[in-house]
Amino acid sequence: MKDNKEVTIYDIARVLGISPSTVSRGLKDHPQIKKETREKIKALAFKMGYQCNKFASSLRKNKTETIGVVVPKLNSYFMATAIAGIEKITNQHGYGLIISQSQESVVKERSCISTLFNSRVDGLLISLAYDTENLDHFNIMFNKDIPVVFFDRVAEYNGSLSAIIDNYKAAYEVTSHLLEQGCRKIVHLGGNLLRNVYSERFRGYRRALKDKGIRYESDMLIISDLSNQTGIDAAQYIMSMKKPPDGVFAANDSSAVALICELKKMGVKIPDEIAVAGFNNEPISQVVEPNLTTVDYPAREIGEIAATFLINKLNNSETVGLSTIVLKHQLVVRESSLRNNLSKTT
Amino acid sequence: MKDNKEVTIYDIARVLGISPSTVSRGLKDHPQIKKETREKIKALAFKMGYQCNKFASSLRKNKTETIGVVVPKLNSYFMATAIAGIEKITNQHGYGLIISQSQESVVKERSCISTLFNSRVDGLLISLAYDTENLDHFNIMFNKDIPVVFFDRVAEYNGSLSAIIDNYKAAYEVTSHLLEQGCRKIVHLGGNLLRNVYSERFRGYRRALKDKGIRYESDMLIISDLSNQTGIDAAQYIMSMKKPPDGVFAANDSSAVALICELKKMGVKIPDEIAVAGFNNEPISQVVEPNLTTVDYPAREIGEIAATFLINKLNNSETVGLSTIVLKHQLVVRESSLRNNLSKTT
DNA sequence: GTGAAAGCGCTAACAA
DNA sequence: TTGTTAGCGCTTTCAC
Repeated sequence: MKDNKEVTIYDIARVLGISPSTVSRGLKDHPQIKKETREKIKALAFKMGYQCNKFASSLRKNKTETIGVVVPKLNSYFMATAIAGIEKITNQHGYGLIISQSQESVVKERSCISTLFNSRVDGLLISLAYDTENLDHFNIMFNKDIPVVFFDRVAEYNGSLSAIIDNYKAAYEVTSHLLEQGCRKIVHLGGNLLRNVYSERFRGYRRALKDKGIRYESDMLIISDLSNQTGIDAAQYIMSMKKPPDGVFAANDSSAVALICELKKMGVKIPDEIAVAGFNNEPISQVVEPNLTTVDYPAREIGEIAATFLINKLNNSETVGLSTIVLKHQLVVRESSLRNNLSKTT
Repeated sequence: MKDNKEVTIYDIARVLGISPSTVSRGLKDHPQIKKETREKIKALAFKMGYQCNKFASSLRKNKTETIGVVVPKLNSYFMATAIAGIEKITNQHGYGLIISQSQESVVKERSCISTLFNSRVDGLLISLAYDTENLDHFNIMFNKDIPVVFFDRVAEYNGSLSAIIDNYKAAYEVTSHLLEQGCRKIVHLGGNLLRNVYSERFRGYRRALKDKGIRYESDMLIISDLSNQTGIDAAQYIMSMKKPPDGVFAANDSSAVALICELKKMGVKIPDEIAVAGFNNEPISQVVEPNLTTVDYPAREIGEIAATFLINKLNNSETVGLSTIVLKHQLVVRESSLRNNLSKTT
């Protein structure tokens, strides 16, 4: 049975012989409406198949109860998990979600933000694209006091909030671990140093080298988009070096995995000739052989925290001084870096 | 510089000394407005930072230019790729996207659909949850003539459209391939047979057995949620059989990969003792060792086609008789099923 | 080629 | 405790 006419609060009001405003209030459990009136209203609303018209409501309230999310790509375990965390929290608070992908490009990121802005989202959760440098495209949000929370790939921006892990420390731990396993020349497969996650990982790596008295040479850093192809290319490249490294620390798991696969094809023994570590603890790290040493990144938690942050900000525009929250990470040591022939010094 | 007041067409009209309706028309390139007026309007609108208020517009037009998407989970390569395809098409046509996850549960699916309905999406793209049986929750869409297009996990529903691959044929090919490699007892790791994708794959599997004169026994079918854990459990189970199989055809790659890892731990030789094939051609299929034989599923294309389907329907409510489109798949043979000691008969 | 006016469905200040 | 009223910003019919 088709019913193409929308049921409005006026219809309900008419049937019940009361005013539309009473219906509106009743539907929202407004405390000043008598309990039985409220129940009568809701019962009839349900019976008539009433659905609140969000546009009218948003237009009136100038609020949409919708949060925008922009991520570089959806197709990683990390991002999907983070979004699941975000969704959980926002749902609990009655907010809807509009998810969009910047496809790692600042151009697309700009258009995502502008679209979300036009959709009048109440707030924005974002992890920056690979090549975003200038943050001017956030100004439309800022100018309208729409709160922005960054997660994972963050930036300093007009008092916005961030949820991250201590990438510096995590990288320091990974690198130290490789050094403890006997590595003396460790190549770092890094991402764009504009992004905090990659610059911090690089910084942690260098510091660990320094603390162990290992000299860092510029040919030990390979910057790329950290794609699978990167891993393959890096494998070729390092094996073409006059003195190949004995360790590789990649800033994500997928490039580390691709690198391992390629190195194996070339007959390199992992971890004995080259020890490898990644970052993120994606499921693939437990499939590759040898299993990949990596850093467990609390994706779900970071999503939950970022969303909670945003919702707090939406509820009481007064926020405490807190501007960055740092979640716990965890070094996960697996076979790709474990050299049995050495006494462990951890 | 903050500007908390929205710029409306009234502001523009006032400045220009013309009427709001002219501004509205000018902004939309209405042909009856003089070209120079139009240009004046647009220039000023841009200068003043005018942004169309979608709510007012949607409220008035009863159209949102937004499409809802419901997928079981985001965190698979397949889904993320399909969504990228959807996004490409819908963006081209000026539609926004609201993406939500049913988390494989019909309960959540219902709530997603109801939320999207309340957001007054113009159309819906959906891949069904694992356990959806009854489709009554789609009636709200149907009753309001909101077009629904299914992709991948589809169902017959009131003349809605579907985009799929020929799962039956693909499964037939996979199974035939395993048989040609010498398998005589092939276990099928399947999903809920309510879902077309799994029932069709099972049907193709059985038919291939039949065509080669191999008897199907009910203990050769394992139904599960096709998670990693499933793969592990299945490995344990089949090795506990009095007569273990010599082949496994899993309905997705992740369970196949988990199964392979577990079998290897148990000392089983792949493919010589047990040949394994999966489905989807996810990146992980090229990481596991041996590399996984699988079916390449054109994820991006299926997303694009489904979106195109929906947009066509939105544009001219008259659709041609076409109700299901079937895309090409491709059997990808890799080492997990290739027995070198046999002459290939393909 | 442009303007006036009504109204989409809801909410909230004010009144009763 | 409930009702009246005045918009939120846009589109569109009808009139000029």
